[in-house]
Amino acid sequence: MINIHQNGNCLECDKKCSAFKRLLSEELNYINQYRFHITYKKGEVIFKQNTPASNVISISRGVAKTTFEDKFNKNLILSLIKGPSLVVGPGIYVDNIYHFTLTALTEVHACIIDVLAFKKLIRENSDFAEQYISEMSVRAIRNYQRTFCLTHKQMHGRVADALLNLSQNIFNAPEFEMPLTRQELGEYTGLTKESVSRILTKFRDDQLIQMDGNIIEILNMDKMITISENG
DNA sequence: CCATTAATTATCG
DNA sequence: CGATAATTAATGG
Repeated sequence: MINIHQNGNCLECDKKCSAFKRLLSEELNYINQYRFHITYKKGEVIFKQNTPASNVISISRGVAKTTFEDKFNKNLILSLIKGPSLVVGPGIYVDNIYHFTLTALTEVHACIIDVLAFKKLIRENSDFAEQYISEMSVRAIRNYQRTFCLTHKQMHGRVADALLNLSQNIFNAPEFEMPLTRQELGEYTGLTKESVSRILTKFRDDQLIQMDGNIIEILNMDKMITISENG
């Protein structure tokens, strides 16, 4: 974690997440005083579960994951995030602790923003607050789908969901470079890495996907969606 | 249906 | 080259 910039300011920033677009010029100048821009390398932890939640993170570029970890080695990837996106730990309004770990999957450009400055803007600008609530709501709805996926679907459906989410919500393309290892795909789908591996080669043999090294292309989107829906 | 185990192969640093 | 990741196959809850 090196490479601290002070170049530019929030007013001119064109990588703002949508909530910040609701801020007035003077509010942007205010928040500008309480932020650090930083570049994380692939694999670096941005913040860690069970540590004090003193900041919110505005990711301008890159892909990250949120993981819920127990004391041993059972990890669950809660969500994948693509910038621009504002990552706010729910703990800031509960117990001031981060309840998940945020990790860069690619190079991530982000601003670390003081949580007190963020809360002040929430109180003072209802437009900003509403946009933030709206973003939280989108995540809540996605969480319903994910909970359903992990509790009611079986292997093929879960892997299909993972691929569809990457394709539709993260990369907006049928072809993309897989940012997750097989282990991580397992942690995302609640399967073992061996099962993930086996399903992926079956998908390839069935002409559903093409795999070229780390590049994955969904060849038959309709069938993939059917598999997702049928569990 | 799917995890576990184990053995083998590929890839990374 | 040694370590780590991915694949494949066999077994059993």
